[in-house]
Amino acid sequence: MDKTYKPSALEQAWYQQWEQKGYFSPYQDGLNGPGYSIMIPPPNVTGSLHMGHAFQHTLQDALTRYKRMDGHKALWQVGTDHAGIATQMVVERKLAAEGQPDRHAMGRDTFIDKVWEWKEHSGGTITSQMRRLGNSVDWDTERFTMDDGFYKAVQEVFIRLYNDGLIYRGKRLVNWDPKLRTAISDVEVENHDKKGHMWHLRYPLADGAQTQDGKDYIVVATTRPETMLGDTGVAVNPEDPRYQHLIGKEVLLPLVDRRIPIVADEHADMEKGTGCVKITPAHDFNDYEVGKRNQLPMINILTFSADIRDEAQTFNSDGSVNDDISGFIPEKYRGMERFAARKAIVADLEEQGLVDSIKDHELSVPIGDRGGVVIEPMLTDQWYVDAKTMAKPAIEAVENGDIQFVPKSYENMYFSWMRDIQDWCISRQLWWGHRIPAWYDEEGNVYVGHDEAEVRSNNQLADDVELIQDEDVLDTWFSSALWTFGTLGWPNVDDPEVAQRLADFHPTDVLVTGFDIIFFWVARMAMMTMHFIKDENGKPQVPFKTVYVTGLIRDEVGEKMSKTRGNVLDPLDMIDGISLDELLAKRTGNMMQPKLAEKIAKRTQKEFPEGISPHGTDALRFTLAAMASTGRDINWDMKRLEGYRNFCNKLWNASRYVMLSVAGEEAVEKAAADGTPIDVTDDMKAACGANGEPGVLSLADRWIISRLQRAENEVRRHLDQYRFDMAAQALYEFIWNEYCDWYLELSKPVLWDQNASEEEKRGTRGTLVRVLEATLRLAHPIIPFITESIWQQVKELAGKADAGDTIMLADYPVAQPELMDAEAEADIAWLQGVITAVRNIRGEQNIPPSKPLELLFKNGDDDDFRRAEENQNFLMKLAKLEKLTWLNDGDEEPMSVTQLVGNMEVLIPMAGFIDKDAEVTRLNKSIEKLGKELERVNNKLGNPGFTDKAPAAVIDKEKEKAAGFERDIVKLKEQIEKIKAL
RNA sequence: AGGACUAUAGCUCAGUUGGUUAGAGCGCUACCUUGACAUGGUAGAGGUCCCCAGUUCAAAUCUGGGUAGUCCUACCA
Repeated sequence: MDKTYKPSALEQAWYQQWEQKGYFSPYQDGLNGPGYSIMIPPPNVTGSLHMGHAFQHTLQDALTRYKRMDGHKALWQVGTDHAGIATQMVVERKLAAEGQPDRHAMGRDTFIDKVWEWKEHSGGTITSQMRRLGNSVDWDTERFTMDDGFYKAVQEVFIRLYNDGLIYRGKRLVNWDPKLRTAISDVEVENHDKKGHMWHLRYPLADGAQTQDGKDYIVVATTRPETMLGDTGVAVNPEDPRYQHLIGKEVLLPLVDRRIPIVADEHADMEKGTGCVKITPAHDFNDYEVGKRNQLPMINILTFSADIRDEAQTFNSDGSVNDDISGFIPEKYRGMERFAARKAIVADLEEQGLVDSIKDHELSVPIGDRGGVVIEPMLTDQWYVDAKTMAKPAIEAVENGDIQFVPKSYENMYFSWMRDIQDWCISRQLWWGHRIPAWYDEEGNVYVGHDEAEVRSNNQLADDVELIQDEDVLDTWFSSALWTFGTLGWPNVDDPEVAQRLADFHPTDVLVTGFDIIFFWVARMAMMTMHFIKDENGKPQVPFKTVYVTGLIRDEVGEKMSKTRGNVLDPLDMIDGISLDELLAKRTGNMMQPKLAEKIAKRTQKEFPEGISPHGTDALRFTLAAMASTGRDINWDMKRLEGYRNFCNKLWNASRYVMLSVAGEEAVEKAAADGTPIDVTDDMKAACGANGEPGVLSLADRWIISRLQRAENEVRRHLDQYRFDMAAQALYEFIWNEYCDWYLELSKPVLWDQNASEEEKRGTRGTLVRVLEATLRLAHPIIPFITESIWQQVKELAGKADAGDTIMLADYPVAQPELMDAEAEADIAWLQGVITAVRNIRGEQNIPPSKPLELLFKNGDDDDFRRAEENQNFLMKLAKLEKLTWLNDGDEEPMSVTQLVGNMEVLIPMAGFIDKDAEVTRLNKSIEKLGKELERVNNKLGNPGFTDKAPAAVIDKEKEKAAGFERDIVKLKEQIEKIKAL
């Protein structure tokens, strides 16, 4: 064993072994418990893992390893998502950069081939990152949302939903991304606040009509003046006295000179603006509804790129083509980009005196989450899922607790969306994705089926009827909604293997994911799964019993990590380290704007002047676990990572000490020099009592064994409750503050004592090794590599030669109540009190730690006598004493400095050496502190309300406290007097 | 506009059903190269638990109001 912990030397080798030996499989010897499963949220295949992934993966892996060690058939299902829009964009951009023809030029099939090529290349990034993170995923069943099996599942789901009447096609207004030229669903639209303008436009009244105040025009307000080319009406509120006489009259739409009616509709708000609203049903969601209610025609003035059309398309309010009305568009606007057209139209209206006013206006603009441009409501034919119907059981599942959110407050988010859900537009005008299994004949009739042949035979279509498959693909989230059961082999439920997997692993136990995809994914998985997967009683199965919602990983000042901010961190850089130059290149490479790159470079230099030093996977994982308090965003802190790297080093060195104590210096040094595990001999085993050789346990041994049981209980409890932070803290505390700080030190007086018997030494060596061995198993789910690495060396010494070849499959520790030892714990607490008291005096009085001291005890009770007697060895060594004596009543008391341990006084004679001022100050400070506490407690006890109503136990506790404070104060005051009298 | 979440040490955060002398890590101060570890050890300093009111014998914790911040949803003619 090396002197310092070097994670890079061991991590990758262990992972390879684990994977090769098949330890990640849920089906292997020793896993006889029930199934336990976690489905990984499939990362985008073209991407790479960021800190958020590392965080979520750590938690999933910790749970999986915990359950696997507990004997469950634990499956962590791995896979990636084809991410339609994102992937297609990436590949298109890459083709452009390489000067290759664009996708339209190369054709659909060729382009798809290119995407697959890219996927082969890019998919490896993610899987190799996952291996570095130590993820114990079942690689043998890795899935991809576009693989053959998934393709079948998606097709099957589409067809069945269509046949069930839950999927339909219709012409409606959808959110249209003019850059990507595809429809998107409402959840893919982000609303951004922006400063804009409100234009008040004058629409002249036709046929000489006038407003109440004698004007020959009415004023409408709009934030999108260019859409006026498609206006087909003006709405006023039916109750509005100002305009009632105008209902049914017409206005003459400027620029296009179209007569459009004034209609009464509640959508018009009397309080807002002028009370008159222009109605453009083809370009606004509200207007679309108003148009339908009032049978206004729809005029689409925009192309799919959101430019002004040469001639508008005209429809009736039911979506059918209307050839009667004119689609005329003035020549000068034809082909104009939408925002250019806005300027031109406003200018022309101004020229005609038709602009009443222009006001600044704060508005929120809909932006496509992928394309980043303003979304345009667009009238198109699309496929929809009847989400309202499908949401019902999914809502009930959360209401009745079949699905539980952790933290619970995310239920609100889920409910509020699900109870007001809109039908889900699932068709996308893309090439990369699951092509919609629908065919059209020349009359436009729709046939849905697995393939063309099936469609023909099912519908008795003759061979000469021409059929064309729908060009569109499905929303990526449509396929990922099937993730929990699609990955298990559905729909091939007749295959016994698939049936078994579904029985073992569905519903899954927990989904670990971010709150940002509750709508996109979690809700839709619930809907789809409950419709398709039923248990043996026909009851819909939920996809997961628990949804553990994580917060976001932010940077050290709480900003979201993003490429444009230049504050992203690659988890592998935390693990392996990275030089400043490389980090700069990584962060500023591929930057479009040089100015931004400069800013990012500056920030990076300031933040990481030396680059990043290597910390290892275990430290990274421990940090992420320790920071995972429920549902809170995490501000990433390199200091924290460093601290937990030190923790790993501590564990490493503690183990080194154990091995040195047990195997001897020679064996340990030799192994370190050769880089091999320590060669464990029979003698070493015998020295630890690995074969049941007799040993005697010291008080410290009994104590640490007892504390270990507590730690085991605690860590289990916290893991069961998804409190990874508390589990990590319990481990940290036990390993560092108890095992290392106290127990290892307490082992030395035994092991280094020439007078100690072999049985005593064996008892202590055995305890060192056994407690370490159990601790490693306890910590393994969070820090898999270091624990495996050390465990391999200690398992035999701990008498666990038959525990198997890997810690991954060793038993997870279970506390044994009979090993809890309250007396040992109380005794050691006393010992710690005395030792700390002595150290404290040393500190205050500037006595060097190397100087041996004489110690006097006074006022002890039976326990104090016994403890002092039994632990003399420990006391002498740890407090560095040369002499320890009891003062009896009436004994002459030498000039001393005092500390209190319970009732007992600990005195260090310091004739002539006392720093009087320092001591008096210290004592006064203690008295003052105690005095305040005493006052507080006495106030409480003097309050009849308290003494009458509080539980007796609480009152007794307060009384005890008061007595204790009083006693201590008296003693400290006496002490001051003595010192002053010097 | 509606809703959710957050506010505790210089920083990052714990604090379960009201009763703790309010904790941890990092940072800070002093001392220490003692035979696992300086990625270390020992001992310290450091808090108006955001503000105000209320409930209660008792509030960091429960209720109401306010302030500040984060986020979500909706709307914005």
